[in-house]
Amino acid sequence: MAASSRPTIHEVAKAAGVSISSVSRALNGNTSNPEMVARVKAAVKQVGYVPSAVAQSLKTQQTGQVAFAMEDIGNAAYLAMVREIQPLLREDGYRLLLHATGADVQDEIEVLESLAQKYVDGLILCPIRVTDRHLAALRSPAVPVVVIGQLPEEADVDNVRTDSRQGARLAVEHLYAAGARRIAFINGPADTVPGRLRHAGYQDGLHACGLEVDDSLVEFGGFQVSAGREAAQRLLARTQPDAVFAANDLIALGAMHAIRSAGRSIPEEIQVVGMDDTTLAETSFPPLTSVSLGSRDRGRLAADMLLARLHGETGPARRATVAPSLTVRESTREAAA
Amino acid sequence: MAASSRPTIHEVAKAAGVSISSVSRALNGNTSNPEMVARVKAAVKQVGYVPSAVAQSLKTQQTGQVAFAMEDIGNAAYLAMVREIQPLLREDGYRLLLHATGADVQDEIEVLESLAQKYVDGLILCPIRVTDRHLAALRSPAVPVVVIGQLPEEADVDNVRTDSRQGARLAVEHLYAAGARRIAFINGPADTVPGRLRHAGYQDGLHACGLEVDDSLVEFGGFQVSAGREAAQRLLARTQPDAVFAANDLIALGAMHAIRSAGRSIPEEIQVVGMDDTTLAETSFPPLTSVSLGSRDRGRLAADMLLARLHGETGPARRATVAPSLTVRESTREAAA
DNA sequence: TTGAAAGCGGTACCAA
DNA sequence: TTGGTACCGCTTTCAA
Repeated sequence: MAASSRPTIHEVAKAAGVSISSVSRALNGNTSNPEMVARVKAAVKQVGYVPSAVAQSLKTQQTGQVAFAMEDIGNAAYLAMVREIQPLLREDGYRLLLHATGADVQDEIEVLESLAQKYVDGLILCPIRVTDRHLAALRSPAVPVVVIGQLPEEADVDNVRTDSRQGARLAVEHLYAAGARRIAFINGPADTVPGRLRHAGYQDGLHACGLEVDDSLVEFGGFQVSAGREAAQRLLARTQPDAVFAANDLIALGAMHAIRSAGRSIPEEIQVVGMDDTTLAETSFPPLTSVSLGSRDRGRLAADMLLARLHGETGPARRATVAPSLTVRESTREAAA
Repeated sequence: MAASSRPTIHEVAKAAGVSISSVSRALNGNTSNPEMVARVKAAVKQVGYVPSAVAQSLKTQQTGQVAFAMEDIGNAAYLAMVREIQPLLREDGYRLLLHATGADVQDEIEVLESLAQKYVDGLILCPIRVTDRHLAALRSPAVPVVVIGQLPEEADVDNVRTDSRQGARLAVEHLYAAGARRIAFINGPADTVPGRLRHAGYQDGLHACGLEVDDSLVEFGGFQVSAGREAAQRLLARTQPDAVFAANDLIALGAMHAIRSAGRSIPEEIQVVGMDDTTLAETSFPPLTSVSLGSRDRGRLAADMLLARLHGETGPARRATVAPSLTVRESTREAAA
């Protein structure tokens, strides 16, 4: 079991026959006497000394830790971000803390407010909703914060975003070009920022293509596979679309199940486009055409921004935008020439 | 931007006109004078005080943090564990630190050795390989450690494991019961512990069913979708199986693509079983029968064990084993009665 | 160059 | 009950 108490700098000093100041200096490279360094290093090895991260933190006022807070690490988009962020932080010697808030606004705010405890040096936050309390907490955070997602113009916070509205429009335009005319939309919850933006982009796309907005072609639900399946079932029971744009890949997957169960072929009878371009899209059958919102890029940019602040960068809040792009696979037909 | 310095307990004491000891007591519920509590709370609010986690850690010798180290959070099995572990830790007030070691043995050992820095109160480790250095570092860790995975008998470490060999056998027996006689096996790399165990289990299953071992039915590759597809292509070009057991769900997915591309139907002509029972299995087409190795259960058990230690449990190393189980879906036929 | 000592921001013991 | 004070383990200033 765990040994109860590890040697401290005092043990090293005693073993080396020097003061603790000298030990500290030798270990941190703040001495020019090589003999001293050698003695200290030997003593360190002898007693098996490892500096206490906590004591160092208290003195230096830095924890060497950064937190990443999102709704659910099971969401492929966040997962992609984590996989991008962690190595970057690590390269700089930072450890990564994970907060899964479970879409609970209260939790998100607690994370934000707990920053004052100074257990991390910075935070990357992916809020699903942005409330006034978010903005208040964001006004003067105890440590640098980077937000991934939409933020009101007036918020003075480092921010990485994508244009999911534009992305939704891309999907619709692609389907139109591929011959679809009755393009259905299966959305997530209507009361979320992503939900609203995607819906707006869907309508943008219809307008751009000269198609009528038909509410009977729109369904709402959750962002999961099961929700997608159920929404598609309701949709197919009611009307006859020749294409489905789903607000994310999970919904698209569920919709494809429902479509097949209803005896319709993909893409011959009904084309399908997803969003987020997760690994699910490549591995599904048929492989799913999907709008990429650049999760990896967003993760990388957010990490870069945060590291810049941690390295002492000052100045006004920065903002970066990642453009959406379309990855065409077999769930949609080639665009007509 | 971040305010430079937050109020400390001294500011609170001054504002409340009491000593810092009283503030500490009032805040930690070690006082019975309600008036004092009220005064202190008011002062806390007035100056906007939040205790420093670092200072508390230094004094209490507890960080309130636990680390989880695995190869890659992108791996669905580890992801499932994280999703199980995080809420459990959180319930107990622990924050979760994530170490993705990228299958680098050196990194794993560094994580283990860095425990002496005491930046966490405990660790859950999923090693890919267990070397002597692992075992040495595990001999007297600075904090409690739970290992998820196979460990030598003599290792005195809390340990959660599964029996993937038995799991592979289950898959083969299921396929046999469903009528398959030429059961192919697409494995991952042969030189890994999981690879070896699954192969052994595959052979166990064949023996148990009275089937001949036929090496022309076995393929090796990576643990990814693309590797699964390629291996299946080689297999189908060479021989004619009526079932494929894949060493994980990703391989199975790739194999299903290849099988369909070759014009064979699933499960009518070729049945497919995967392993790990990830969410991919439910969402694939057709939904994939898969052997669950109980990732979620293993995560939960590991968290429980660690929390028990953190709560002061002493005594010899514990060991738990999660039995594999089969989740039958549409990629295999019902067993004949 | 080296050592003594003053903190970093808390907790908890001890005496009043 | 309350306040004074000694730490927790380290870094860094300041004299010697």
